[in-house]
Amino acid sequence: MNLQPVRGMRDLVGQDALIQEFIEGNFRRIFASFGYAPLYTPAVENFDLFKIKGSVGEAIKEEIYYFKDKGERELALRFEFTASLARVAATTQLKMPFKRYQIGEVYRYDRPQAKRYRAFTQADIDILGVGGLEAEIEIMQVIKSCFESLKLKPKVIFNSRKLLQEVLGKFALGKEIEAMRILDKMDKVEKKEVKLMLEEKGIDSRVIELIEKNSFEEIQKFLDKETQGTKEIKDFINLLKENELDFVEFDARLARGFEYYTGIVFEIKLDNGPSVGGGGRFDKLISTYGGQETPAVGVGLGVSRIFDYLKENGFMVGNQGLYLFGMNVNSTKLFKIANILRKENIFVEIDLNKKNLSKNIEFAQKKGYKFVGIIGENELKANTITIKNIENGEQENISLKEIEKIKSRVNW
RNA sequence: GUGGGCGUAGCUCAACUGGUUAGAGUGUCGGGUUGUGGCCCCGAAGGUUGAGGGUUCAAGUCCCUUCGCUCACCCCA
Repeated sequence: MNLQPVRGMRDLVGQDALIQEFIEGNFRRIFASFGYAPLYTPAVENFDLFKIKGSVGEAIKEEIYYFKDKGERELALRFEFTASLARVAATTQLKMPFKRYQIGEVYRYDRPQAKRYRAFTQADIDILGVGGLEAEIEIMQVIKSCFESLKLKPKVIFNSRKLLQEVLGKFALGKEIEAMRILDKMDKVEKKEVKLMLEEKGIDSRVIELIEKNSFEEIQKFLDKETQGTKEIKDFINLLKENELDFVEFDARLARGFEYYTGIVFEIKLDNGPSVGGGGRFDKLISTYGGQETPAVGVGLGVSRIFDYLKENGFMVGNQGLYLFGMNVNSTKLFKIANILRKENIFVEIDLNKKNLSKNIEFAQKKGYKFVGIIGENELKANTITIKNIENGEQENISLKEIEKIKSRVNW
């Protein structure tokens, strides 16, 4: 029997699971604090939902989990959340602006590599019904909060699909998207090869000279007048400055894969690693599913990528609360004391194995607890608990009536 | 999907050119000490060497298939 997880998928055990939950928990809390509400959609969708998206069409079958069920229905596992959101938006009356978040696993039939999985967690937020750049700005603020909560400093690079269309249209009329894809490789492949690839497609390769300068000023000079794209970038840059979002920078080379983007697009990076998230504006997508034309902006945060980054940097999640054990004490007494503390919202795990004191402290320490509670005969008599900080060895004896004092010691 | 590298206890690795019951460290479990730990001492469990087939007197070691990991391409979080 094959007991390995399915190709490209993984179990998260112990500390790994805690880290994953830590990230998700932080994000959930932050999303809610900005007024985003949760949305749940099934992991399985009709294949048509994904086929609709842009010119990729049937070809997307190669990159996703596609299958037929016993009723010969063509189905697919979601490979992102946006299509499902668009389905909901197109088929239900939503109060606008509608802001939702969704955290869950998505699936892609890629060939696995480090940091590339077939099942990975993504955390998405989207704003429907806001046409102005305020939506993009709020998304940047959420991104900032999310990464700050993990003590990480992201870089966000952005561009405008409108601007790209305008610029590329002058070099590759009708082939803008192909040109974008190729230009996207500029930091990976040698210039000569990029040039060759462009020429193969019949695209004027002089576009490289302009894009590689990566300068908004140069692009403005090139276009020689204000356009929708240049205005969008200018306005966005101003708003970023006003709102002190200095981790967000223009990058002329950024294109992004999905074809449904219509305005600002952006990507999130940590150091020099792979992208840990990205998104943009997609004002036309909902109407392609038969809904009203609805402006929309969103971001997908790559929880699994962020997870890997934290792990590589030795991140650990401690165990909140208290590990409680007794010394020759009746277990029922322990259960009772634990329940009193839990009623006060203190997390309490108790020793179910009646281990001895040193083994218990060792256990708590290995499990990542910072505090242990000790109940011995002395404590029982005095109706107290001994709380020990196992990081610095300090301990004190506190009356069980002084709940607030216990709380203040244990919550950190 | 194309092309390389790799799979030995939970983890990190060892086992000369194929040669006895596949070892170690760490971790896990149990015990000793014990109203104060991460040290120490004793003991145990844990591997059909990823799986299946083949060559051979003999395979962890060679060959084929398959599963998984990994690197590049593709694509992307």
